[in-house]
Amino acid sequence: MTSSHNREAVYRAIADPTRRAMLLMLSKKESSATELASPFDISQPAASQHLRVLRDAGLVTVERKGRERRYRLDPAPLHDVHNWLEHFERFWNAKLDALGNYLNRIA
Amino acid sequence: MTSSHNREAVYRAIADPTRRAMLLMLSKKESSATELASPFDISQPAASQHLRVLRDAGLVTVERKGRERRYRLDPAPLHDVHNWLEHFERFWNAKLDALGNYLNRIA
DNA sequence: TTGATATATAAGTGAACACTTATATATTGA
DNA sequence: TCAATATATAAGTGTTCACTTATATATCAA
Repeated sequence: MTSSHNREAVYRAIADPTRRAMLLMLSKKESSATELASPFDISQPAASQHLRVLRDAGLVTVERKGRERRYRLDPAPLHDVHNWLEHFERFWNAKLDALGNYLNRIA
Repeated sequence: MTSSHNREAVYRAIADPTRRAMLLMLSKKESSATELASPFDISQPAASQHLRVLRDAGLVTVERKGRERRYRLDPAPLHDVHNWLEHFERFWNAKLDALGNYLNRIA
C-alpha cells in the first residue's frame, strides 16, 4: 500500500470549485454522496462523477454503509500542493516585509 | 487597480505542469519568454499561450525590454491557494501527530 | 532597408472536461 | 416480493484545453 497517487490528479481535482467545496465539506464532517451533492445545483450523476475524481486523486476514501457511501477526507495528497507552494512563500513574505517597511517609514 | 484577479484562474493556471514549472523558474530569476520556453518540448506559440494563462491569472507581469519580454513572478494570487489549503492543515498535522505518537510508542 | 530575432495572435484539431438523461445495482422497509 | 432509496456507470453533447502551423508585429544588427 504505497499510497502512490498521481501527483497531477490532485491539481486537476482542486481546479474545480465544486470539488473544492466538497473537500471543504468533508473537512467538517464525513458525509454521504447525497449530502455532498445537496448544496449544488447539479444532477446526482454529476456529483457522483466529481466524487470519482476526488477518489482517483486519493483525496477521499469511501466506505459502504448500508445503501449509503460514507465519504471521508484524505488530505494527504494536498500536502504535495502545499509543498509546492512553499517554493513561493518567501516571495509573499518579502512583499509583506516590504509593505511593513513602507508602513514603518511613513508611520 | 484593485489587483482583482479571478480566483478561479489561479487554480486553473497551476493545474498544468508546464505552467507550474514556469512559475518555479520565475521564482529563481525573471526570464524572457524564450528562456521560459526553452526547457519544454513545445512550440513557441504553445509557450506563449501558457504565459498568457499565467498573465490572466495575475501570476506574472511582463515588461518589454528591447525585443524581449521580461517575465516576473507575482506570487500574490498563490496566496489564495495557500489560504484555502490551510483549511486542511490541521488534518495532516493530526496525521503526523498520530505517526509521531506511534513512533514514540515503538521507540 | 533588409534579414534575423523575439514574441504574440489566429485558426484549426483532437483530447479532456463538466454536464445531461437513461439505466444498472445494491439495500432497505413495507 | 416489491417499491423506494442511494449510488454508480454508460452514452451523448457542448465547451474548454493544449497543442499545432501560419502569420503578424516589433526590434535589432548588418
